[in-house]
Amino acid sequence: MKPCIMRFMNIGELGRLTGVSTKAIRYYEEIGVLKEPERSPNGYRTYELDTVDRLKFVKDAQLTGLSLAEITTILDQRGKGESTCEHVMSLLDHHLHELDSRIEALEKTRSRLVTIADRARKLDPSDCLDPNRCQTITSQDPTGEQAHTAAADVHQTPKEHAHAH
Amino acid sequence: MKPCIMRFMNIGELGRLTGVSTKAIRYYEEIGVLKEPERSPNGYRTYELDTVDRLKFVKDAQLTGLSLAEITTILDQRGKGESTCEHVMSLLDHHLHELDSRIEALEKTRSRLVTIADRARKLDPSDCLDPNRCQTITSQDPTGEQAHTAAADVHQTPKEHAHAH
DNA sequence: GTACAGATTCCAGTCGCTGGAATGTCAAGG
DNA sequence: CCTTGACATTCCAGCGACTGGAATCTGTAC
Repeated sequence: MKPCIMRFMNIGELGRLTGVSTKAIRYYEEIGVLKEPERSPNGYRTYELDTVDRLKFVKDAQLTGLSLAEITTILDQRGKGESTCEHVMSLLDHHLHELDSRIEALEKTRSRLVTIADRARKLDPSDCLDPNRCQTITSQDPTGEQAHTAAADVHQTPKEHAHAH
Repeated sequence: MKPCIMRFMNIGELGRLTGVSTKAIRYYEEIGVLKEPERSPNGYRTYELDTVDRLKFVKDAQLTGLSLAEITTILDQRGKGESTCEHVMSLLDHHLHELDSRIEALEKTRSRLVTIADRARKLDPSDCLDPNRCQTITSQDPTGEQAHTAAADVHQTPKEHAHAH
């Protein structure tokens, strides 16, 4: 319990030192981000001190937007003694682009939202009756025309998922 | 197939008109976003024309960042003839704030990434040897701001898990 | 008859975990 | 010795918003 310098620790201590939940640690092991640790006679996982660094690296890498799968590839190569700088750099580059397009998408959504909210303030709520539409949200001109006209331009890009994680 | 005006359509046509996959449409039905449609004698789902509007509304609402659960509550209230403007407005407001903090988080990540990439270009690859760390990514030495200090306080607060959501 | 498109169902997987259940282990206190 | 409590173990389920595939009909065209 004391923060004295120990060579080995249980999963709870590792979690405390890194700020990662024990659940997450076991999950990392399961998917191969962390290699399987030694077990004490009672079956408890026993981690060496350097696992703290490894786990912190995982956290940092995640913060830069790398997926656990990508982090694993880095760690694996590194474990084999290969220099992974280029690998890391290309991953980072890729993620910079991804990040940019994600930010752009969110900005777009944001301005949509602002426009919509502005418009909503000028609307007469008694006009809100159509159970399948909502003037506040739909961007169509609510004057009458129907689906098949707009249907033509829907073949556009299948909207890549900007998932916030 | 022809773009003639039909009162009824199958799931594929609905998908084509709205740009939503048939898989997604069935999923929406399953979780209650779309109500169960009539079936033709052969068991095929048969949609009325106004479902196109409903589904487009779902798409639009999603684009503004609403979850399917929230969209369902709007649609349900609306179906009961209630005016949902205020409801929608408050949801929108909430999402505007969320969006802002999400964008902010991404910007932060972005600048981290740029810093890291810059630093990486000045590094000597031969220094990259520690299998548990990576100079490119870990930011232990440089200018102060770090979250690692959190490890100390986690002692007392085991569930402070800051999830970017 | 024979393709082929399109419909149906159900099951599994994605990603990065979190929560819970059922059970086992260890140290301290009565 | 027993109990309590904090820890550990395993497995199973679920989140959100789908996508993919398998196995099986139906409908139309040639």
